[in-house]
Amino acid sequence: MGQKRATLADVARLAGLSKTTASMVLNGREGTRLSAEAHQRVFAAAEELGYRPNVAARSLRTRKTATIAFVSDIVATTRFAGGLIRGALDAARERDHVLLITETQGDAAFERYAIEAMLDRQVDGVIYAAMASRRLTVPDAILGGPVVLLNATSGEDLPSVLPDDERAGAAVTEILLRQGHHDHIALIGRNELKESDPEVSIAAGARLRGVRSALAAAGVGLFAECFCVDWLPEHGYAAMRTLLSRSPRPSAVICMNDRLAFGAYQALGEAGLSVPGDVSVVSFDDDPIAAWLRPGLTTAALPHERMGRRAVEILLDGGAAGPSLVPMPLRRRRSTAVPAAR
Amino acid sequence: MGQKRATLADVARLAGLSKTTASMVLNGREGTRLSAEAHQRVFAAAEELGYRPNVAARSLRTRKTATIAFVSDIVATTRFAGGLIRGALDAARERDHVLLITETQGDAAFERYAIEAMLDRQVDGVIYAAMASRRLTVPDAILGGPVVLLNATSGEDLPSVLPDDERAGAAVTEILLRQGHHDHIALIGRNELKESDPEVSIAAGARLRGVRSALAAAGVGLFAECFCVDWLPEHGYAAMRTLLSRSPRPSAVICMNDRLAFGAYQALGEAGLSVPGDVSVVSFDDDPIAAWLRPGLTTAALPHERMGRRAVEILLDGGAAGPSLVPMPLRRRRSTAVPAAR
DNA sequence: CTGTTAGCGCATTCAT
DNA sequence: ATGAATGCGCTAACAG
Repeated sequence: MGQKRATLADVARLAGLSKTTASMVLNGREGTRLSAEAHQRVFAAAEELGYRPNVAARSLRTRKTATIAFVSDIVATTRFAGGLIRGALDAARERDHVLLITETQGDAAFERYAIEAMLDRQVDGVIYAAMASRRLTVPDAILGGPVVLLNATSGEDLPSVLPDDERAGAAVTEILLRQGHHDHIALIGRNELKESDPEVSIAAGARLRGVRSALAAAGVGLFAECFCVDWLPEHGYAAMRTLLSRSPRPSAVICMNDRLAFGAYQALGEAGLSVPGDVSVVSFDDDPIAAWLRPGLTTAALPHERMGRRAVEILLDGGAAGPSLVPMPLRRRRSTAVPAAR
Repeated sequence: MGQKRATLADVARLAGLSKTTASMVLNGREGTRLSAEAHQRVFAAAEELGYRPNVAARSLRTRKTATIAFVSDIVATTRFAGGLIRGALDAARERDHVLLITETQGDAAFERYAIEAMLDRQVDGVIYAAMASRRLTVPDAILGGPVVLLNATSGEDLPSVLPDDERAGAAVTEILLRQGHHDHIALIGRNELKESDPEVSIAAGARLRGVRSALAAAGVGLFAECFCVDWLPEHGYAAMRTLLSRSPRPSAVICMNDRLAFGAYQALGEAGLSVPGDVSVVSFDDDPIAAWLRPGLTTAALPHERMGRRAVEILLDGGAAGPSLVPMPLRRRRSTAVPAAR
């Protein structure tokens, strides 16, 4: 692309100075003071020629590329985790860096290939991201340089950024408690596998702990718990139906994510029950659908954008090893109310 | 990253040959025949050292970087257009290329900055993508090299990739027609602005044309048309309610996208009407929500992944100027049925 | 058929 | 305070 770009030599020649001088001026080297006139001349020449340094040449010399690799299992194409990329993109731009994005699709061969491709391009660091927050094993190849884990942790003590699911679990539960719900709060989305295996999910366990601790603090327990093989609308639908088939019915339900909540809404609607009149619903994620539901769903938002930002901040500006928790803001909509008189 | 990598010189030395020979062997140059033994030695040495070429050095020389810029207004972070990136990523990988992704967020200053950052990195070409298919003006800066427009067209005669919305419009309508719907088919989502200004949308006009032509071929017209200021669930909801407030009600409705259809489902549900028993619904996009609805929504899918692939194919393998239409596959679910007896 | 030589554009010693 | 020379790792003329 870009046919004939001016080189540093061109600028120096036009300014009537040496390449060294031009280079120093343009890079604003501190150590040595150049005459004010030299500055003028160099800048003027650079301006006139529309000079832009050749990054390849520079990095050959400096071994820095102002490029960071963003490798993920599948996050890049996932509908609501695009926020991770946007946040990273923003923070990178603010620091004059650029993102090389790849997806491994969970395939080990792809991953190896992707990582080598990044390394060949001398990236300054890598952000290793997972779609669903979980623990993963980091390929040795990238341990040679700066790495930060995004939406994931690992056995090694690497810096990582994660949403604060546990606190969100408590927060969401407290909303219900404060509105007067007590011993008729049900939970949809228990899942042994997700809760016990950090390589599958770390959100599930954390959310559950948060919910339980808030409940315990209020001196109550869960009224009912529905297990779901996965967190999709159909599972929320089925869970809500079983909940409704029993009596008494819960006054409120906490869904482990918004898709489950969507399914719950569907079951409630079919049963002729209203949210929040008959049952209150709260959830996690702030999937776009949460705002589209009628009434809007109160949920704890996954702070994707902030997380993406944070990852590059830690990578570039430095940061402590270990996990860094990003708070999940509450999106309060109209899906909760005081329990109906019974 | 990657501390000390072996260089070509190292490989040559270990093989006891010259750098030239090593380079030629490794690059499989055709012109000149190297001895089979030289091959062996070079490969063995490269293998032993774990040699990988330094891309920066190579591109300094060849002016190729095996990197393509993916610049979009906002697509990168948009929930269901991630498919565009995934497709591009896949096709790029197959060709040993890598993607430098940026987002301009519709801001001219960001855009200029982003494009310069890409050009500084000597990208081999750029894919210029829009979130919603529309016509846009391409910055001069990137016209110096290969460009392909993704989900967009421009005044210049550049290669571009677009979904075939018009054919989808006809296809979706024909489903209804074939099931026996005739003069009671309503349309939700008319929008003068989207239809008339290609810089806002090209999908709206195309879909509408498709619907009308299919209807005309069957000798019927639209039973009703609802205008919507935007294509969000709330607008679909409102439109459906007005449709329902009149008598007779439509036997089927075509929604301009899935979010509108979602709103229509909500209104239908509240009115105690069933899909497809009372009214059939078809739509466009295949938003994830289409599969989550009960019953699943029949819709014409935006072929994001194929489009992303196509864009890099055209960019790298060459392709004709002008628009290239990608078919929108029908996702047949359970939202249509023969019209109820009336 | 193989090796020598010369840059690509830049940052950086080391002289001046 | 400025400039000439060197080399980052690689490929491509050009000799041998």
